[in-house]
Amino acid sequence: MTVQTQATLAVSTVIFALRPDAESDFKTLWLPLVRRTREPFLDQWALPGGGLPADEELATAAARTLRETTGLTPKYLEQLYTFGDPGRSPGGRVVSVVYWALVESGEAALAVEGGNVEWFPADRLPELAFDHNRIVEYALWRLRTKVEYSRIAHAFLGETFTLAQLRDVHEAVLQKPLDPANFRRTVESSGTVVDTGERVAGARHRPPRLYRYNDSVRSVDLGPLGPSIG
Amino acid sequence: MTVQTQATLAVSTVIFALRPDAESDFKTLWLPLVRRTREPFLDQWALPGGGLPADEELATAAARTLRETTGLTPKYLEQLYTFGDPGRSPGGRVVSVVYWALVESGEAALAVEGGNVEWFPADRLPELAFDHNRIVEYALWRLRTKVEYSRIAHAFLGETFTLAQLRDVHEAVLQKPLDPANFRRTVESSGTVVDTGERVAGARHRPPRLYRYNDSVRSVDLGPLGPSIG
DNA sequence: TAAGTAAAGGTCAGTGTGACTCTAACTGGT
DNA sequence: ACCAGTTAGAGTCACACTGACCTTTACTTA
Repeated sequence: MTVQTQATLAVSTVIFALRPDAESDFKTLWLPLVRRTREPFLDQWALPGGGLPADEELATAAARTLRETTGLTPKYLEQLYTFGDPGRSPGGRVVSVVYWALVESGEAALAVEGGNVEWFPADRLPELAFDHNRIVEYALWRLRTKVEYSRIAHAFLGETFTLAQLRDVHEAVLQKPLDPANFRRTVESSGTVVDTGERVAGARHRPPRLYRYNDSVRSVDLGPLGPSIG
Repeated sequence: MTVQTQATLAVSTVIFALRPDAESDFKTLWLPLVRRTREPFLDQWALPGGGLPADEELATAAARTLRETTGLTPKYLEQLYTFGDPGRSPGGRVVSVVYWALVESGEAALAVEGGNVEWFPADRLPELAFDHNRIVEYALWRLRTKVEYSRIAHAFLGETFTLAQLRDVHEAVLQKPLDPANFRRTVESSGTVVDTGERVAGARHRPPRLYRYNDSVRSVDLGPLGPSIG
C-alpha cells in the first residue's frame, strides 16, 4: 500500500584519479567511464552506477556499483547532487542520486580497464549518455571550489606522502603552480598533516620528510552523515 | 517495463524566516512545521513536503508542496541533500530529496499559521517526525557556513533595504554582533549591492541610503541548475 | 535650540599571503 | 674524493585584508 511514483531511482558516481598528462604541465584529473550495453544510449560512455536495491543505503549502493563495474574502491565518497528532471532520460523517468569520489593513484591503476571501462581526462570528455556531461562538470566545480579541498587532497595519495606529492595534488586540481615554500608554510601551520619522522630514501637530493594525514582534525563539510568510506 | 525499486520518492523543504526573539539579542531563524495527519508519527511536527508526482521537476514539487501546506513562496530555493537510509521511515522505505529555502519576513507573516502549521525557532525545536531534526540541523549548518551567504542574505529582505537591515540579517544568521563600519566597508567593496540613490525618510536620525541587490553579480554555489526560484 | 541617535567616513595595528632569496643536504658523475 | 646539480626547507619583505576604534555628519524629537 505504498505510494508508487513512476520514477526509477538510480545511483551514479563521478570518481576522480590523478594521472600524468602530456597536454598539461601538471597531472590532471581522470575519471573512468562505462560503455552502455543497452538502450537508451547504447554504446555511449556513461558514469558507473545502477538501480537502487530496496534495502541498500544510498552511499553503499554507489560504492558497490562502482566496485562491480570498475573494480575501484574509493578513499573518499560524498553525495554530490540529485538529478531528477523529467525527460533527462528517454523512456521512463529516472531520478539519480549522484556521488562523487576520489581514489588514490595506486588503486586507480588496478581498475579493470579495457573492454567496457576506460579512463578519460576530465576536461576532454566525449559526449556522454543522459546528462552526464553536466554532472561531471558540476563534480569538477565542486572539487575545485570545495573550501575543504585541502583536507581531502590526501585521498589521492597513499598512507604517507611528501609535501611535494601533496603539492602535486593541489597543483593538479587547481591547474596552476604553487610556491613550494609558501605551500609548506600553509600546510604545516594548518595542522592537517603530521610529520612521521621518517624520510624518503634513495632520492637524488636531500631526502624529504614523510607526512601522514592528521585524523584528529576533522573536516566539517561532509554532509550530514560524514564521508561514507574511510 | 521500467525497473521498480520499492522506495517511495518524496520531497521536503526546510524554509527559514527571520523573527525577533525574546531569548536572543538578535533576530533568530524560525521555520514552519506541519502537524502530521496520518501514521506514521501521527500528530507530530514534520517538515512540509509530499510525494513526487510522475512528471514534476524536483524543485518545482518542493515549492508546490510548500505553498500548498504553508502558503509560503520562497525567494530562494536550493537542493540540500537526499536522505535515503532504509529504516528512516517505519513502513516502506522513503527516499527524500530535501530542499532548503529562505523567505522574506513580510511574506512569512502571510503564512497560513494556526491549525496544522506553526512556526518554531530553529534552535529550539520539538522532537520531529522521521529524521527531520537531523535534517534541520544540517540545513542550519549549511546556511551558516555557506561561503556565499552574503549573497543570499537579501533573500530575507524586500526589494530594497538599508545596510542596517542587511547587517541585521547577518547578525541573526551568525548570532554575533558585527561592526557597522566594517560591515559597510566589506559590503560596499564586494559589489553585491547597489545604491538606489534614495534614502529612508522619517527616521529619528540621519536618513540611511536604500540599496538594491546587484543581480549582475551572480553567486556561483547554486548547484548545477542555479536557484530554482528567483 | 540642544540633546540624542545612527549613518558614514576615516585611522591604525595585527594577520595572512604571494613573491622571492638563501642555505642545507643529498646523489651521481668525473 | 670532489664537484655539479637538485630539491628540501627556512627565512625575509611588501601588500592586502580585517577587527577595533574614533570622528564627523545629518537628521528627529523634546
